[in-house]
Amino acid sequence: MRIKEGNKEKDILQAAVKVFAEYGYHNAKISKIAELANVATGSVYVYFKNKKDVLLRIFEDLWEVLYKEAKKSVSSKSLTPDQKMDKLIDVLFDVFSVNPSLAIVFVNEQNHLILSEEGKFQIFYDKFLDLGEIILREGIKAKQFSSQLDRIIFRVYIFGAIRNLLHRWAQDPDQISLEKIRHNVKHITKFGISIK
Amino acid sequence: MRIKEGNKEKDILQAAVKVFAEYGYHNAKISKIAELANVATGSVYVYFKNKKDVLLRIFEDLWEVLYKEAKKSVSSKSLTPDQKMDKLIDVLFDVFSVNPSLAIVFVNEQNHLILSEEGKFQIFYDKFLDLGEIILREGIKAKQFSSQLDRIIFRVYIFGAIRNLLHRWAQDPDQISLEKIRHNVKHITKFGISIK
Amino acid sequence: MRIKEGNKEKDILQAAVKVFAEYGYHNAKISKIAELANVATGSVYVYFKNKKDVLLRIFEDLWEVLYKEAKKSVSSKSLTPDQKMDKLIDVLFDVFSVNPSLAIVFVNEQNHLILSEEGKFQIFYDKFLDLGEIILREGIKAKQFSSQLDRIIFRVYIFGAIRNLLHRWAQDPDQISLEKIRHNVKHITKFGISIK
Amino acid sequence: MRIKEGNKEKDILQAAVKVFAEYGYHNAKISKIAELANVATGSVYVYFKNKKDVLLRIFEDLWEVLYKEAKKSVSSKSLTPDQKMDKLIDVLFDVFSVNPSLAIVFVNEQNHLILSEEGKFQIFYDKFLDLGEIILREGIKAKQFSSQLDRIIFRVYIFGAIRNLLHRWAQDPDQISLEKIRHNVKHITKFGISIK
DNA sequence: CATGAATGAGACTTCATTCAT
DNA sequence: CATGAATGAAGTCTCATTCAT
Repeated sequence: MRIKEGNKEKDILQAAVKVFAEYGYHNAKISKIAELANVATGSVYVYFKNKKDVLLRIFEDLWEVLYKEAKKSVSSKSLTPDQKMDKLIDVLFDVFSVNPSLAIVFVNEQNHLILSEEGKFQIFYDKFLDLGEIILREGIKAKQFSSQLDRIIFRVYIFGAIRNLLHRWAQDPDQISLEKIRHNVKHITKFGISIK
Repeated sequence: MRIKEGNKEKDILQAAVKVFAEYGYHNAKISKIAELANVATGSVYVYFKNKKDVLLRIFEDLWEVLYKEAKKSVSSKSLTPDQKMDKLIDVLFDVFSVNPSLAIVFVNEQNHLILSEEGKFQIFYDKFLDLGEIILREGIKAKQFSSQLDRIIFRVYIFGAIRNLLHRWAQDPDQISLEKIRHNVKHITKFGISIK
Repeated sequence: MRIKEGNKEKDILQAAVKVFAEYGYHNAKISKIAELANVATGSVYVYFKNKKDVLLRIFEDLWEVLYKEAKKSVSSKSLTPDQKMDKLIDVLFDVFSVNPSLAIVFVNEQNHLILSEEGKFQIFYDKFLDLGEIILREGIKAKQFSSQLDRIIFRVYIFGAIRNLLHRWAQDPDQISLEKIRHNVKHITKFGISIK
Repeated sequence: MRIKEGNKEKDILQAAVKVFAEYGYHNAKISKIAELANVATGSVYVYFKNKKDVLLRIFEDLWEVLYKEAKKSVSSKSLTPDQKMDKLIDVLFDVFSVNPSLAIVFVNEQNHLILSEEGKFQIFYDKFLDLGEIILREGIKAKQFSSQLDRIIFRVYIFGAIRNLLHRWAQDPDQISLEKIRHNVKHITKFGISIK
């Protein structure tokens, strides 16, 4: 009896992340993913409807983790909005720091998926960003954050900034330390480039 | 002989921007681009080596404009670092505001191209980002900007933020005004979300 | 899983010989070959890298057979150089007499392939011609063959002569009997046109 | 007034021989031929119906020369059949020795043309080979040549042998001297490989 | 469930040929 | 006659997906 029985789905997903990261979604071959997962090509279609479905499931899993982690960190009563914003940023960095390939797929392919508007990952994606907005509102109410900011703009802004940094980092993780990036992001987000 | 009207190349480029924006590079068909440009399919190959070359040329033209405009705005002696940073942001918003499709292509396909490391657009791309760094350094020297910032991180951060906003805007230009976005970007960049 | 029946590759090869013979390599369509082989167009690419590879494999198989047959016939200790030369000629005629299409492909396309210098068929091709030279040398040593002959010239001469005859024969196998051709070749090769 | 006026047709033909020799008929581009001939692409179609017509004209010119030269040499009353056969071989070697590219085109593309059965070059081609037969018959009558030979087989045999030698020589004219080849051909043709 | 040989639709690209000037 | 930009038909090859075992 094989112990790994029943892990094929996970194997495929992990292989897919690597292959999508290296070649990009469109140049990734199902046969390559199968090979990396030690599985026959046809088996991919036992667990997934089609190629897009594989990508979709990667994002669903990702956003579910991101949201749940964020929710946990953020719902604490004892944290200030300031600290909560830090935590939110931490969640993103924590998840991707253990899996650079995932960061690359995340950055390169998210747009394609959003266009096709498929997948329940959207729900978690939105809820995650909503958390950011909630914190922002809290901060404004507590007179900690500027009331001039448009909440939607802020969320797109900060998300794009972090995504781009993760991408750059993932391409060459040794060039800049993720810790330094994380620290800088928190600082710029809170204070901008100006001296207080 | 049939005189080259001098417009076909431009027609193809403009059509390509639209088609790439709508379908993404990989799902864009040369035949569709040709159709939109009122040109035979084969004519695309009179002006461009292949499909990738069409995309490349879009980016070459784009970055050349971006850099030259930025250079002009930024080299003024009478502006403060603060004002120069505003100008740099203005250049990006000005160029894309007249061509939302270009913004979408820009956001979605730039990563693919950077990976393949082809094309002379890289030169202008780097020089443009260098301009940002120069301004940042000026500002730090003038004690206007925080000296805590890592310059590379900042440049990736701000670029990603703006790119993401442009993308969101381009998908539905009527939802948020570009002017409002531009104003918010300048504010967050300078002051972050905190109240001074 | 669907079991590889082990015949498709051979079917494609046989179909290819016919199609290449009828239309020539450049005017032969892969789709036509597939059709004749009762196989989908794409299946050709399961067994062969590309169109040229199909042609290459025909020649590889052909030369391997030719060389091995010749080797067998020629290595006998009991034959005179004279008889060995006859055997060598027999091998060529025997192989092609059962497959006229193969003779046509052989004549028309061998030059293209030699230029591109690809394929392991070259090895057998050279070894086959080497056999001819060995026999020639034996005969000269035994004072049976003229010592005036340049061995390289002879090998190109006789090979071209036979190739051309096979080609003519293959185009219309009923016009001249292969047996008569075979007999004449042996005679001319040995005695030339002059009366002894 | 340009002196070369009226030579465009010849320029194109000469360029075509070179290009056909280097790339083979099917991979030869009309645009390349035009370039080499210092002529616009379209001009090729002023003088020739299409690509095949260019090749056809090369062969027409070639066979006309071959036949006329052979006719001259062979009709002499004072030569023996033996000497006439030598002359016939000389004609072939003389024509190609001044233009190796022509030899290559001749060898590689003649078969394609014969299949399509077009062109008046066929007439001269046949008449040339007829000359060979006439000489052979003369020789047999004079008891100089063996009566065992089938005339058609001989003509295909000797023609293939020479063609193959010319081809080999044209690919690398410095490796074997054409004179040596010519001499060997005459010898093998007359006496075969056996010692008289 | 698992397999992987087989499929075939579809897109890029080439280049002989045309024709307006 | 000469030009060369423009055309578009046609073929190679890829690869996601299927399905018989």
